[in-house]
Amino acid sequence: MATRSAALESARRPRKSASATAPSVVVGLNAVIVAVTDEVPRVLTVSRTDHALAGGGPADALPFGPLRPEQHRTLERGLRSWARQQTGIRLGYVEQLYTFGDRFRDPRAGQGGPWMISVAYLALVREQQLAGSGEAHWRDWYDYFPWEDWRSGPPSLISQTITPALESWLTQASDMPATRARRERRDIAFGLHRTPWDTERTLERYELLYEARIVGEAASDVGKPTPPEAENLGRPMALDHRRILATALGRLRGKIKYRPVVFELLPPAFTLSHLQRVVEALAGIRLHKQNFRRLVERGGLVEGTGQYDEETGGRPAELFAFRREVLRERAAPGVRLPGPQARV
Amino acid sequence: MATRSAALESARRPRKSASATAPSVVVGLNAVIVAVTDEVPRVLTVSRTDHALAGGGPADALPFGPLRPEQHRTLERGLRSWARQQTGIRLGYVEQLYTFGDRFRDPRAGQGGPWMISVAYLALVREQQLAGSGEAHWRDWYDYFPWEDWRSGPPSLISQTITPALESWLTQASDMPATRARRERRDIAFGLHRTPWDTERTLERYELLYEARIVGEAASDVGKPTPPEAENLGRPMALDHRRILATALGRLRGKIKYRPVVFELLPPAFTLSHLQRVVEALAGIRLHKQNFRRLVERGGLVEGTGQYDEETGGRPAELFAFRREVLRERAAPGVRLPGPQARV
DNA sequence: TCTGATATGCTCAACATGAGTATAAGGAAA
DNA sequence: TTTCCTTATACTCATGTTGAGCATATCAGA
Repeated sequence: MATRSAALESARRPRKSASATAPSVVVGLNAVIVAVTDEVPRVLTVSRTDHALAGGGPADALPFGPLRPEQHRTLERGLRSWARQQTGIRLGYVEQLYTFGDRFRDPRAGQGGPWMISVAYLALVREQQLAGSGEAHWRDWYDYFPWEDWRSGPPSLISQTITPALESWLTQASDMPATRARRERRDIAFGLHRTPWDTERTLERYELLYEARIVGEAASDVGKPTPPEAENLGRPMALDHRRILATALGRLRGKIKYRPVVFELLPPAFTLSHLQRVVEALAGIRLHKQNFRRLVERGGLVEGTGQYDEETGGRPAELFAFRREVLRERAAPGVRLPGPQARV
Repeated sequence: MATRSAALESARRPRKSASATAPSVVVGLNAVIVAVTDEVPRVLTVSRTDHALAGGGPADALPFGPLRPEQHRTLERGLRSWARQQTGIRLGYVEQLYTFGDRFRDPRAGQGGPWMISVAYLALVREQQLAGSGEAHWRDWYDYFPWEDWRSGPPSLISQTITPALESWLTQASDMPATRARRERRDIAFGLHRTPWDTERTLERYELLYEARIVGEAASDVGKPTPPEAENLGRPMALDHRRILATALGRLRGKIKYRPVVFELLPPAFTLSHLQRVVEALAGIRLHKQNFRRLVERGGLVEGTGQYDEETGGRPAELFAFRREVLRERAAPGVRLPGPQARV
């Protein structure tokens, strides 16, 4: 108890100059800003030269900035302010994702060194022009996770590169039980051996690839150059940003099923095909069109506006809008994914 | 960009003595440790005298300790170590809940004052003996949220106290649209006006009650004594700990539906009634027995052990065990709640 | 008007769910 | 030892939801 109240006391003692004293803990704020434009889910990145890591060159990074207690009234405000400064975007929907804390604690960070923890946020926006200080770019998030896109069937990357690599990782386990445990993890993560592919296990998959040292960052984090095999395992990112991105992807994939967040990514009026393409882009799978329609329409999630989109190239499609009342009617309104469409 | 790398540089500069310099940001670690014993879900609390708040006396608090970068290798390890010190418990299943950051930023905290952010964790254990430095107690979590327990029908507290109080809060809105918005929030949160009761909206409900100043902390946080009406709105806690607890409750209620976490709260072998009582305790509702049984048994979540519990007071019940293979077979294995049983 | 788009409507079997009734197997009271 | 109360477990059945597909509507352009 003594330790606890002592810490609180010292925390409460006012300081004279905020920026003069070296902070013992730096709190970083990271934003995963997502938009979807015609079939492709995009994430906003800035490019950054990472002194800390081997390999030197500029790497993709998430918009990031340290929390400034003197300026930022809350964590979320701090995040919004950094995002605005670096990308020019005023964020709308924002939710906290996860707080990452093991970073800078691996051997190379030095003993007794400072600690950086990052509070990561997920933001959903409609794609828009960029401005701000950083060189910000929208990027297809499947550039970072090519194995996550199953919209045109199971990616050959999995069977051709990942599975064999994981197979050899299996054999490196210390003993039989450890091998078994690794095999189970692999099968569940990648949907092998009559296990279904679970779209939400994105973080598990990335962490597995990291642990098996298949992915670029696994080498650069210990100061080695990226091995050539890692080339087609997605673009690497600075620090642990790809891990944060994997967390965001998984969270979003889960969330669209029980909360109407997709609509944050769509204009106020949209066709059902448009809605479906956005959901498919996020979930990384194809859906059965007629059933999808039935689900969102009869589920009360959308309502027709009476207006039509003539640009379809076929029969004009009715424009729909999000039906706000659904929030009252159903406990967990979202796009529960109807079974995937058979391979095209 | 400049600001960003400058901050990183300063973070990287090693310090001489960790405890000598006043940290600008203190990172707190909070643990919500949950167990269930015969029908009642319990949370582990320590009692603590809160100098900062009016009202003086000792209040219930969650096990808490500041992150010590010099000692704790990761956030989670830090948390485990504090929990062990204060309660004597070695935590098993632990998951990160949320990072709370607006604390100590309200007017009374002083300008330019230090910042405390808290990273909260949820831990699930089987109830056990307590030890450690703190005066730790297991408490029924419905002591803190009496309106959340619907196991014997809708709590009269809601119709008798909460609804009227919220009604007057409605009328205090600045204009009509604001009133409308408040009414919608209230209806959705508390399942009024043909909106179903959503067991997972625990945080929304607590925050609503806080905003409407119905709950004890709303007064004490601005230095006033707790008004008498707040007496039956649950035990207050120190600081924002009740908010953290509400978050934990909601998260756990959601999670049991799609991940087999309930089994962390049960012994290796249990009867189906036992399992059901634990789920009901968490969800705060009664379930239809036969359907519950069908769900977990045919869903492959459990398997019979061939042994029987003779202590039932009726026909002996078979003992079941968690069936690990379900992790491979189904994407989101959990106790999807079968419809509530009609009021008894 | 025919063809190729896309949108939208409708059907049907399989499966899941809500809400029971019926039967089994203990202990305790009569 | 019979009756009754208790809890466990089995089975039923109407209804709802889902997967999968066929059928029809409405546009553009050949």
